[in-house]
Amino acid sequence: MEAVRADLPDAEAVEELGATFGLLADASRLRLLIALLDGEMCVCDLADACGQSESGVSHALRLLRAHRVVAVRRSGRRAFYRLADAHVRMLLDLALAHHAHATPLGTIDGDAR
Amino acid sequence: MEAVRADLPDAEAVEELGATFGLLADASRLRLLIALLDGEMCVCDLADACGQSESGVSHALRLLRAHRVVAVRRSGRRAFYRLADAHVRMLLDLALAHHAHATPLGTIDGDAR
DNA sequence: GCCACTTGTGAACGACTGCTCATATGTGCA
DNA sequence: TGCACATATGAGCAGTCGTTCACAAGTGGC
Repeated sequence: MEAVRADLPDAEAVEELGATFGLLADASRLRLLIALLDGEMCVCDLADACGQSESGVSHALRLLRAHRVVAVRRSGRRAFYRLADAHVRMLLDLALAHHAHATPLGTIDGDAR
Repeated sequence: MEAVRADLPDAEAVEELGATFGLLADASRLRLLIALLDGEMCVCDLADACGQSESGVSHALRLLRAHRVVAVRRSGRRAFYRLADAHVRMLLDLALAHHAHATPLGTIDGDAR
């Protein structure tokens, strides 16, 4: 039990990890990232493909960019975004793969918050 | 680009996935889950090991329980919790392993929200 | 230079989240 | 039975989050 406390990563590391998961916790951002799994896309195409407003997509991408999850390449008046973080790609792939043939969680069960 | 839209999981699946990540997005819950990686623990030990109030731990566990991330075993006046979801365990292991020898994200860089 | 288009930004608002305090429920011991 | 302990729960509050609206900035075509 004391050993458990010793095994816990330091506070900063846990916060970072939580922030990482937090970026993946929103359906809008998740959709954007899943779309980007296939390769780079520009903002307007992302908005169209994910059914979100361009402004909303821009806000989301700004956040993801700030955390270096996506990277941008500018060409003319377009901005092409791509996944920049292999770590997030693995997390996404793992989650999607598991979700494909087995509902990961109990999908809430009447006892949710 | 049309193919991308077709590849996107349906809305419900993305919501579920987001909810899953959302459970891991909070440092308090994350600490509890990491502590539980080693095996089951009772509420008061969890509170002690993670430096949180027992009430707060109980609330967090209730949420995790509702989503079947943890399972409970009662013994006397104690309640022993354990990880109930292999999926989450893999996510956690992967994230921790990567974090161990390479900061996953840019740890925010002055351009955060 | 002007206009349409694409993207980025800020403010504001509603909704949600996590925490804390108070209290209830249940268990073991004397 | 009475009390201390472990856990659970509800209400309330403060803080955060995501979305939307309005507009600014930069680019390419005419």
